[in-house]
Amino acid sequence: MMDKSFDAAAVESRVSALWEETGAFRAGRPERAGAEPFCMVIPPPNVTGNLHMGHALNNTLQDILARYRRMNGRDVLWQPGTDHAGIATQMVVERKLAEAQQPDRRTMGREAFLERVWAWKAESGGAIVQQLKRLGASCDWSRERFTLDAGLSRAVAKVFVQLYRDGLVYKDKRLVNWDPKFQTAISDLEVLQVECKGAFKWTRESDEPLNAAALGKVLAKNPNGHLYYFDYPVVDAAGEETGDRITVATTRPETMLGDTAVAVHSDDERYATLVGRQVRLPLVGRLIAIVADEYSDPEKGTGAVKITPAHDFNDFEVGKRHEAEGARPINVLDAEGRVFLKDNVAFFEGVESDNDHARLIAAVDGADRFVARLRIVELMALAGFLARIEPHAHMVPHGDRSNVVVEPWLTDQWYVDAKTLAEPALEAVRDGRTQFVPKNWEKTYYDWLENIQPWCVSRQLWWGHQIPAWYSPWGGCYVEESEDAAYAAALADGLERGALTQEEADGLARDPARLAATLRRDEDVLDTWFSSALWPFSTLGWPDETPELKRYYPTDVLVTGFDIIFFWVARMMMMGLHFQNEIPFRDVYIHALVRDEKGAKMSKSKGNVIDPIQLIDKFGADALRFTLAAMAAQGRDIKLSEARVEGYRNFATKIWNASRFAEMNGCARVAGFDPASVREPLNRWILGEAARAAAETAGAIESYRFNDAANAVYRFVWSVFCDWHLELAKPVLQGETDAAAKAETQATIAYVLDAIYALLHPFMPFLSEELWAIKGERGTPRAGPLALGPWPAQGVEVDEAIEAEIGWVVDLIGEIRSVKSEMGVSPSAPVSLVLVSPSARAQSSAAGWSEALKRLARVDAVETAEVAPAGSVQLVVRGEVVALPLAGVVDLAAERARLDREIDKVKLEIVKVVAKLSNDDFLARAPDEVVAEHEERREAFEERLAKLGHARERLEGV
RNA sequence: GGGCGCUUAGCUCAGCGGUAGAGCACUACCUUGACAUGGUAGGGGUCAGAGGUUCAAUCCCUCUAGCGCCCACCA
Repeated sequence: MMDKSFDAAAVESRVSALWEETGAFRAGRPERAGAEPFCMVIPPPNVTGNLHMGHALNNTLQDILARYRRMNGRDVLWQPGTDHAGIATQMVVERKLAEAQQPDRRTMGREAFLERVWAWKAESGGAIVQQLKRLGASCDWSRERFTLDAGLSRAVAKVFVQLYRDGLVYKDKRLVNWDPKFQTAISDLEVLQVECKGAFKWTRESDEPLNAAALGKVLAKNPNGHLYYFDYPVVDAAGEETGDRITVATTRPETMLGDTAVAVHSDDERYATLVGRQVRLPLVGRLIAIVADEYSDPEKGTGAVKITPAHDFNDFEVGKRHEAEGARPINVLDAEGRVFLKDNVAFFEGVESDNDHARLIAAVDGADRFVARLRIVELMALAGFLARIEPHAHMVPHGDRSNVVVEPWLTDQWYVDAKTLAEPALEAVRDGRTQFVPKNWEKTYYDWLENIQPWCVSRQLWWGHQIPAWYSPWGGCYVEESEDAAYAAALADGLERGALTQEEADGLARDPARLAATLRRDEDVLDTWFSSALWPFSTLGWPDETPELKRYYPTDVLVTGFDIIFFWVARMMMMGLHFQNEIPFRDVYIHALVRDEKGAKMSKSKGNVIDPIQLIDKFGADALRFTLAAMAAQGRDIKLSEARVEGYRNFATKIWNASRFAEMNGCARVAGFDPASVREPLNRWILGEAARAAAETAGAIESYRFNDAANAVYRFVWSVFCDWHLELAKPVLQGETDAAAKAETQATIAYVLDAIYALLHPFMPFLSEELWAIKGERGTPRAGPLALGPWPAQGVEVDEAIEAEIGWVVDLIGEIRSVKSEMGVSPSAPVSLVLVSPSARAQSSAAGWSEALKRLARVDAVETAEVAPAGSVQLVVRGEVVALPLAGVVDLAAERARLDREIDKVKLEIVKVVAKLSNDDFLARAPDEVVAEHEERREAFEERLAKLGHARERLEGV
């Protein structure tokens, strides 16, 4: 006996254990050695993370694909694993250290710190995997990988070295986006533009001195969002002030300390006479040139722009063009974003000594950039060089993790020549080898790759893949896959350069400790996304030529969110094509983001995450999964409502109860049941409907229309099978008149339920697997878990005559129920059903279905008459007139009114159809089948109108 | 400044050239032997607005309004 209700929690753990025992998700099962493989790689979640709604959606969709293909006999590898998530993880551990008031990472040193991170990984890693299992993700968990595993690290080193040798990885000194909080470089993609708008206004002409305290208050809230206008005094060749001033505007006053030029546009007449002159930089005293450069936009600011090559990407370029005029980078900030002056040799170079530097240094040296900002403004105002301050809305770059303003900063970093790698990646999508679904994401992909910049891959962090580069005292840099190789290369280089004698080299080679002390390894680690970019082949064992790599690469589909198209998808394309000479995946399915109620991206830092595990606890994993699938229409973000999940929990209950009903009515599986041999119309009908639902579901899954697939299953199970097949079957199941029909119906129900479990399995794996097992306890033993199939065999055709018969019965029952309800007749009021001059077919149908009619339409008897009994309510159902003799029960005036409404409706329809059919253009230009369809509709409406009119007339006399 | 998307029932959303749909909510009725996490019936929509294309437009095109996202060199 089945339990009275579906206990999701109990079933989930039982079924999980079953999958584990049977190794159902294992790739390369021997019996599928000859099967076509199907492979996906999971977007690896942060190893120390927790499952959020985005993961739940992403993995539900992947699981639907994996299970569907597995049930269809494919050898499925869904490759799982986790990501070390460099900055994110290091950040967590550093925060925990700070919270515990323990020494920070620099104090404890690299080795000790890394131990702490590994400890944290050991402690919290694996939670996400457990959560994915709770969701039902059918990954081959035996193949789980981690981006810092030895194997994957080997792949990373090999790729880095190879790219270096190909000239596609290089070290360069240029401006990078520097995160002063984490004190590391970050890539362009990790920079978010945030709009800032200030609220302070002041002009020198206002007669009021600058109220620095008031400005300070405003800046304390938001240091950005103001435009400051500075006057720079123009000097003559002798360095004497001419009395002219040139006004520049800036949003970052503190960078003026590093100004080395002022640029104006060569066409700007206002400044034509000043080009070639110099200005004396206030507070600093440095003489800097006024240069003509096209970068300067006469429309913006004052048309004259201060040039700070060390702290602005554009200025850096302008500076390169005007190096001869002295526009060199002078760095005035340190790694933490503090003003750095005292020991700054470059800063004082060429500066007259009579300036009051002591005062400047006292005011700003060592001050945070935002503190310095206010002080510089104050000093400029006191010296009379501040012209005005105005609020100015503009975008300010912030680190996506640190959320602090990033600084363009001049450093040595490693770069990947993304432009070169991007070409094949673009080509592969352009020629359709890889396709995006929905297709419109391809434009996003093209736009980014076509304008791609060098990818800064070095990070001044400790948690990650340390860059395999070693430096020697004799100035060499050795990029090698291993320490030994690097040492060998260094010694050879030392000999070649003459920095080492053969003897010295031999000595070093014999003394590894001394060698290690001589060579210094690059301390930086690689961007997390560098290792993620290799995921589709590194997880398959590359650089070894493994059988898995051969069998499963390229993967079939990648399922991911649009937010990581650039971070991840594009880079996997680049690396896959470069290192495997082959696309990493054929399809890229881009799903929506699950957003919070305001449409904002869910993130831990915002604290707006909905916990999927809580929903699973409350409604079951199946309900959550079904909800996500049903809502995953292409092209729109998902706002999840709990009511929806509850609705699909009810759906699970419905299925459970339908299965119980089957059990109670002896619907056991019959060995060798052949759908083709079924005779009863009702059974043939449901088998046809089941086949249709299976085809619809399969088609929808294969084209990534998850919502259509879910809805097809939902409708078939509830609205077709439960509402009609089971209801119509009750008289046969619960009667004793026709044993053969009963047995056939029982067998059919068992068969259709099996099909339902299978159709449902990709969406609701726990419930379906459990019911499959329960139903498998009797009859022929199951070959294995449902997870391994089979997908319902298709091929039962829906017979038109049967369709018409069942359709008529269904409509008739509906009409009777409707009219009773509408006329205020109690459902249980005694009334018989009279067929008025029925066709032979209707008569036999009615006879055959009389029991069902009695039960479902609540009529007492089914009779036949030449004409409708006086004062009866008459219905026209698919051309057949039926009457309910309700004289005395219903108000005849109400019945007349009902018929009149009915007639009006039909007339309106006829007017619409006739209007079209009498339009010559329509007849001439519309496709024939559309015209024919309209003809049929007109005929049907007219026939219905005639019969309704007849019924209406009959009521007149009463 | 560029690009993408959205606007359909009270709410959340499907649909997409030819009869406008779902879930939830709402109303009325139903303790009928699978299921009240249920059943039956019902109310509710000039498919944002304006033009255009078409025999035919919620659907295609253009514009307008509102909302959202992504990208872009911070004067």
